[in-house]
Amino acid sequence: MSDFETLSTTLQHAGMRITPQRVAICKLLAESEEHPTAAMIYEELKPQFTSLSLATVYNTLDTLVSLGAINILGSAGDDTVHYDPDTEPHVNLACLSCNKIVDIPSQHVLHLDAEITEASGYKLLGARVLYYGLCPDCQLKS
Amino acid sequence: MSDFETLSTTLQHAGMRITPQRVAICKLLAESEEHPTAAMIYEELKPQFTSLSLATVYNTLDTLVSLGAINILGSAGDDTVHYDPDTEPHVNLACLSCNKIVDIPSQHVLHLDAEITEASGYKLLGARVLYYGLCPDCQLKS
DNA sequence: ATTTTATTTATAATAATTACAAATTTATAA
DNA sequence: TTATAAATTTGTAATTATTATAAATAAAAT
Repeated sequence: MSDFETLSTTLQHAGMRITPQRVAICKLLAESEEHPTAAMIYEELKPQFTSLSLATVYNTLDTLVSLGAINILGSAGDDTVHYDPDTEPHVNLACLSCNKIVDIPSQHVLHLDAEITEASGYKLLGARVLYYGLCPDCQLKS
Repeated sequence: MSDFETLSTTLQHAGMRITPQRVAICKLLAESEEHPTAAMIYEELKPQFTSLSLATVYNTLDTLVSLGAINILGSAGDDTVHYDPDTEPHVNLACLSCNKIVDIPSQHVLHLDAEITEASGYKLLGARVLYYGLCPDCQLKS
């Protein structure tokens, strides 16, 4: 949900070149309503870039994270790191049983950034607000 | 900051045996003011349990996480998973440069649990509220 | 005591991520 | 344009955190 322009101009402003691979990765992130992993991005782009390397995907994601353009959520019960292109404050909610992640709008999370910056003096680059538990479906199964 | 009693009785109620190794791990978690990793716990307990296995540490931590007794924060820039024995709602703040994690009290985070439960119907087991950025010291260095 | 069950241990296997050097592409400038 | 320099991608190897497994041990139950 951070649009393509934001992502690519962020890279540009950091002095990086806008390569076809980076464009594709940014586009995919911008259009994604999910919480993709590096492997998922790699698989989706392979058809268009037959020689794409996983290293390129990881490098681009890491760069975007350290620039604050996307968030890194970490693992959600599975063993791969999920990224969140939506940097607007919201809650991510993961089911430990089926490993799905859904977004929850939250009034309270909107105020966290200001509260934390004021209290800490940190320069904030991103957030990982991920709650986990059992979704309604998986509760029934156990 | 969740005390030793809470942790060990949680294991008991789940039908698990209270072994010396589990007691030691729970005690260490209860007394820790940090955000330990499995490796850190293993190293700290090795002198007392010369035959301790990393697998035991991982198993115990995983169990405590899935019972909701401790939280799993994920990696904080380094490549190891950090755990948080303090399940009281608060913000964890990590520096991507020096990898330290500090706790920040927050008024807004106190209300998140109720807000999320109501909106989603999930049974919540834990939270990963980790903001990341650059601490004041590391800002000066760059 | 004996049997059963759970747990720990030690080690091997897995797999995500990172490092690295060669090949390629892009930008710069003569 | 052509040549040169710098950045990037690629492919593969290396690393390492974590998990799986089977044997050994400890605890509980009969």
